Amino acid sequence: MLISATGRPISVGQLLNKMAGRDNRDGRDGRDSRGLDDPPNSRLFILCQKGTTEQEFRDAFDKFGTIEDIWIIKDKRTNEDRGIVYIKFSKTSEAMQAMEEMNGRALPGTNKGLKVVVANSKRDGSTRDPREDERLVRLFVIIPKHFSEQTLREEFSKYGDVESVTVLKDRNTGESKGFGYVRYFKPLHAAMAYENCDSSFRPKFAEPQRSRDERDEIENHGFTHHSGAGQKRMYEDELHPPGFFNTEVQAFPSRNFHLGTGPMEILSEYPATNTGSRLIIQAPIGLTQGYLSKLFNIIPGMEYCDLNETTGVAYARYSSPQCAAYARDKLNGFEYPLGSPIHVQMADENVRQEFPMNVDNNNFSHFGNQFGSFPAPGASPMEAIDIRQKAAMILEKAGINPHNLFSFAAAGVGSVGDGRKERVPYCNIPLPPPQPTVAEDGKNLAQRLFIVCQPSGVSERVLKDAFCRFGNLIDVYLLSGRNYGYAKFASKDCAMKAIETLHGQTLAGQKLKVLEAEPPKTHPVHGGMQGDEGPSKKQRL
DNA sequence: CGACGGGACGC
DNA sequence: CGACGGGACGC
Repeated sequence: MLISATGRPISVGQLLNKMAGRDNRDGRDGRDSRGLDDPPNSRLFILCQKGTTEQEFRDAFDKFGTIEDIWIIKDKRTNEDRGIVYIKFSKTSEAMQAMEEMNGRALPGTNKGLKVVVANSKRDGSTRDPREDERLVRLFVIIPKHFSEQTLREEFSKYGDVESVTVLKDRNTGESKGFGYVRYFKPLHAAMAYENCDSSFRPKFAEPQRSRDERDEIENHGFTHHSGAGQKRMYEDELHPPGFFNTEVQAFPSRNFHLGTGPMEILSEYPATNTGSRLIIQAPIGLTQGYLSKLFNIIPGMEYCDLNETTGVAYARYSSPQCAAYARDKLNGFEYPLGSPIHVQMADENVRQEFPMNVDNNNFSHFGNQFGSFPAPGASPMEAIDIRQKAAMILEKAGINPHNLFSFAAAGVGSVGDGRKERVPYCNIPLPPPQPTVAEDGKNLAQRLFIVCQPSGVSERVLKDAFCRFGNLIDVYLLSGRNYGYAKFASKDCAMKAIETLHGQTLAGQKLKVLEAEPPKTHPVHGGMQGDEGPSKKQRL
């Protein structure tokens, strides 16, 4: 169970949505390739002289980058031009540059200066925020613990003039908490940093600091849900009400790439033999057209993706053989539901082609070998994680429930809740049925387990599904990029059952070690009592 | 061998 | 000077 900043449980989807600043109430139906605010601050709101044509806007604005959409507002009844236009760019920096250059300027043949500002999200409507550019100049970043404010400033001065930096520190010890803020003078510079800094900084546009009351208001109406939901069975936890999670996932956040180099340019370097741009796909039965298209649309350049829902066979085409090869390498073997890989191969190859034998099946923690030969500048292991995670998010949204598909057939009808074990597709032995996880409350941690997956990691979904079956699971995770991690239980008995059952078994093809965890390496506590009694019970766990 | 995640600012 | 639509189809 993930815990939000407020100590409430939060689902993976919610967390990712929240981190991406996505609008969970923007009830669009997902046909757009992207949300309106994706990437953030990439859409401009412009006041202009009435009667200006789309072409005139295009001529004036396309030098700043890729325009994804121009929309001139007209009165619904009278069809009268209201002198308002939205222009959506593909990148934040493009929008910032356009804003900087065009605000106040008159278009050729007009005499009215434009007013150009970043558009509010649809939800916020026309409310004018006095802290408007506060949102545009300040980044929240995750930093190594040893980073000083000096180091942080130097690092981010690469992208423009830094006004100030802050590293958050523990109030008592003065140690860095591992994150900070960087404030630029200009929105364009913040955008450059957002797009081009190393992805390990996980940059986000910082929310303006709010008063306590404002924060509480958001807690009550916002993204987090309450502890009661923690009693739900897993997977149900991941199903979202209509409109909740519809913003299309952006596969290639522009920050992964250097300036002036889009995903398509980078993919033009991807190794591909001349086997065409078309893929043939065998998808699990039950997956719908819409979700499969979204899945393959993660990879840039998809032109179409048609599924025969009866047979599960689909064809997809990309704009280049490189894009197609990349899609094949990233998505072939991806398992959904767990244990049901999606098969992807070139549709038109005359010569049989070798496929990577070591397919990185839904393995978010393992940096797959596919990236070893991928020469893209800025390509990082993070991308491998991004793509797999996004794929999992999309397919989880499809609502296919692995238990529905497998438990019935294997465990027999009506055999729920009697303690009998069932076959699960990702594990070599039968396991007890899933049980609810419990929220961590600061006091209920009873036993921690140390987990090693060899030779490489297992997805968090699989881990959770396996470890929740012993009851009273609080959370299980692997350290990012590692093949080891921890499970936290609110009951020692349940934890010991997990060891007994899972130690030495295989999950998603990986051999598992499950041991009682050693006490965590704790930082020296200043000013506390450190007598002979050793750490308290809580510290030992 | 395999040992400690994320992370939101004391307006 | 101030706020939210329409889309389409291919191998």
